[in-house]
Amino acid sequence: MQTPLFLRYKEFIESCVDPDFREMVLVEPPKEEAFGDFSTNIAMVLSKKLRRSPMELAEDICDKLRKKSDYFEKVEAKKPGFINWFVPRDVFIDHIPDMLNKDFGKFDLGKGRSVNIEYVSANPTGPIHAGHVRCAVSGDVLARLLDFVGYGVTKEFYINDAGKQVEILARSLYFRYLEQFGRAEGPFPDGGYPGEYLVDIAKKIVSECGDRYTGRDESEWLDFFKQFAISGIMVDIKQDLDSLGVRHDVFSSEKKLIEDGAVERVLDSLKNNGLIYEGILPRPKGSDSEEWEEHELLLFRSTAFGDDVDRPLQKSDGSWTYFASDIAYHLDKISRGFDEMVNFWGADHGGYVKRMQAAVSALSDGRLNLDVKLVQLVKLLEDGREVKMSKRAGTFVTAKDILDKVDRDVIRFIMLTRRDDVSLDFDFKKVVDQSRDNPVFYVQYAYARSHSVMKLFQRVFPGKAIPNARDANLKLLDDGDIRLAKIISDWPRQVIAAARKREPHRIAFFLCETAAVFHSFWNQGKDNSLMRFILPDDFDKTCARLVLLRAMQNVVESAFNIIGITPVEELR
RNA sequence: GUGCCCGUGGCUUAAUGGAUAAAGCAAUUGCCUUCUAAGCAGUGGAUUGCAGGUUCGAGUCCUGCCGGGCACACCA
Repeated sequence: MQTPLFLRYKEFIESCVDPDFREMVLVEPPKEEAFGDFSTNIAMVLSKKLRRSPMELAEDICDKLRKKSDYFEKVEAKKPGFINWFVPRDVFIDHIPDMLNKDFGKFDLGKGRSVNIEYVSANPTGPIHAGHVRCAVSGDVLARLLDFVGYGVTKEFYINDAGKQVEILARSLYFRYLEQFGRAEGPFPDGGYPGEYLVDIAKKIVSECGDRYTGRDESEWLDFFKQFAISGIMVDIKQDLDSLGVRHDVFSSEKKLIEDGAVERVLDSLKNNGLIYEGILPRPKGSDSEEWEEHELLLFRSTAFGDDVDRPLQKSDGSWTYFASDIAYHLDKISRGFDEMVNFWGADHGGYVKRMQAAVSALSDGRLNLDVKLVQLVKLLEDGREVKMSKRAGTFVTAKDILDKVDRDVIRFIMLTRRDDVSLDFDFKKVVDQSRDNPVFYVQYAYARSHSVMKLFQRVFPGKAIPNARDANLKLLDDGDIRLAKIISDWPRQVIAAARKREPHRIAFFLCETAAVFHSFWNQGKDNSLMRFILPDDFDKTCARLVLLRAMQNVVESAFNIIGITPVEELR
């Protein structure tokens, strides 16, 4: 694994500074291309400690860097105290072969640390929808990204297969079951799940068990219907995820945790720490709290960890709240020894973040942070008009509906065209559009074009193999070529930034930028035939350029691999 | 009422606390005898919601407002 170019410079700059300040020292490309290839803020960081003006300090440092002329060219101090420099041409050209390496961009950021990423974790009471798809993609891409940078990643799905909702689900299913025999009585269960999918599952029960459960008391069928409903729905959920290319390593069941007594165990240990007590919750403020009655409840002291109120663990009927089993679940994750934990939740779970972080903090003695990524809503648009989601009106758009209409790769990419904490429009028309508006197409087009160059090469130079870095004389590359090479060489820095900040969307944005530079380069060949990749009269330079192109393909392939989509060599 | 997220050209967004805030769409002007014009190059368009604060430096961090979204159960 090669150390990326920018890191070599960063390490050098950092080595000039006290360890305490290394965090603050940056090495990155300057805003203005003309300023140089890299820039550092080291003078500004140190000016306070050394009590010298940043510019003065910068000048001094520049003098020192200039002495290392084999690595620093045109070193200059600029306005507030930035130090800019160029990478000597030879150094950069020597770096190009690294960019053809399959592992280019890989960097051991994780150093073998293990991270658990929990995402989707949809309630198994119905099919998953657009919001889940976004969580699925973000979580999955972060998993691939962290894996790429040296973490041991476990992708996890938590199944909420316990509690009252499951009973309601089972009753809804039973109603559908009776319907199959024309024996459903009364209205559909209050607050039940009216979706068609339960009809399908009911039919399956009929074909497997006949009318065995008709006319029986609830106690005789409830468990069976619970189990049948959940496993049926989980099959569908897994299938949808699979069509999206999302595959979890671990599925954890809430029901199983409860049956194993994990909740009692975790509460015992919290009790020993004085974090659990019997108490009365304050009346919830806000609109309609008329039904509110005071109850003495078992509470978790989440306020000790920054939550707004303490949270109930046990219902008055003695069963555990969702929160209680979720605490047990997170202890389970902690005890599996993960170094880091990330959860992807829909934005509607925002109110749940503090208490869960409080619990994790308590359970791990503050050793672990639970990083919760809240993923904002997806607004589905059809011809610019919002598709309102309503279960009752039957305008509920499921993940499967989306997957039926739109290619998997397109969905994955589009879901990354926004930061997670901004809501995202998904326009069925636009996402399949083939134009500059559509980033998926734009990037695929760049990749396809690069392949058409390879094909042309073989027509123009019959019998010649596509050159690799060793065959080509890269010194022949000119400034225009180097510009394309520069964006490609930025890939490792982008990977590290995306992984550090846990922001998978950065990969997609980087691809768009790379594609733009490529398209721009391509078009220069229209005005100036010397700027084309294929130069029939100059085999050597053609080879050098093709090496660059292969570097771009390599980076695009790598980035696509992290996003989990396949580059296409030809568009139709 | 309380908590969380968001507020950036007309629209959709980007930007580890860094330099003159960056793209696309829309508007507008050019470029097909050409390795794919499904593209490229240009022009106009911004007091980063408002007011303070922190510091060498704030779209970014803090405080208070304003506006939009989400959530505020013994549901999961």
